[in-house]
Amino acid sequence: MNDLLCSNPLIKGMQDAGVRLTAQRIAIAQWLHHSGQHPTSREVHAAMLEYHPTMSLATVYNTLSLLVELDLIHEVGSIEDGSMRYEPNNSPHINLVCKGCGTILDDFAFDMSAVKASAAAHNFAVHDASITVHGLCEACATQQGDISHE
Amino acid sequence: MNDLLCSNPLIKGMQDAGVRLTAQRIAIAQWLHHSGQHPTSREVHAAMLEYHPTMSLATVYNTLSLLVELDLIHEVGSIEDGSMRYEPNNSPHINLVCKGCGTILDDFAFDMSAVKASAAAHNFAVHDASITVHGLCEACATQQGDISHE
DNA sequence: AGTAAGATTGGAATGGTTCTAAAAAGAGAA
DNA sequence: TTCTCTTTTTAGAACCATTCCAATCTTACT
Repeated sequence: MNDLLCSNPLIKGMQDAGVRLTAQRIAIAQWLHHSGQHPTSREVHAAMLEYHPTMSLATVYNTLSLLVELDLIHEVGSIEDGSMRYEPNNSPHINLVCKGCGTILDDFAFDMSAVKASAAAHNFAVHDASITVHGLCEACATQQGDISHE
Repeated sequence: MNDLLCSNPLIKGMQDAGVRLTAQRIAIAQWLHHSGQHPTSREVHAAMLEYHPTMSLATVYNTLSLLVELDLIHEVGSIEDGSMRYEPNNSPHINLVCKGCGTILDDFAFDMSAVKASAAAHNFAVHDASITVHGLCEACATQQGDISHE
């Protein structure tokens, strides 16, 4: 079982950092890793309540902050609703945010090194780079096209 | 004077869109255009109060939303404090956000077309692309280096 | 087991943003 | 100009995500 947990990079990361592996942290890390979504804190909390009915929203915030601090997940802001979203996928990629349905697609094809190089050329010490593209996903673009023909 | 105002792309954009050019909107547009900063709503409001002591914060929000809707300015999220920042500069560039002092530097050297092409390859209809790089500016990197040697 | 540091909890406090109703200002017609 | 209608501004309340807090519970270690 311990081996199974350690195959989760979020749990492994917390272990390596020497923080306590509490039941709450493990549950959140497991769910984040398997969800493959870009959830808000509230969505994480709602999911947790099914398995862990007493988990506090503060714990969700604490754990998400911890994971961000350990560089195991990333924050993804500026979606239409006013709440922060979290990115469990740690490999660099472009986030394609659909203005229609709010879905976030991941585009792993783009190489970020040119971006980092450009920043470094301004004597800027790069920690991480994030690219967000706003627009319409295929489904919403089709639907919007239909509406405009009415 | 009207010519002078029209040299401001934000004012010109509002004119072209056919919205009313009120004193408040002009004042905000002028300040945004000349500031060259990445201000929060509250900073815009504070600046406005010097010239327009009765301007409401709601008007600042309304005007900023209008300018975003008209694609004349852009939102820049995810700075450490929990408030939205606005980008008056409309030419595409990378935002270099310093984790030390919070300053946002603009890097105009990078060409965004590759990013848009990568998104388009996923059948995504691109509206705009934004790149944010987190790290340390030259001053903060030097200072942090000094501290770590203490 | 005992202990001390760290984590969780629930509720209150904070603060950015949005909403609302009423007053003010703009645009157009007579 | 003056009247009228629409849009905008205003001030403050409401909203909601996030943070803070004190008390309680866990964990890791001896």
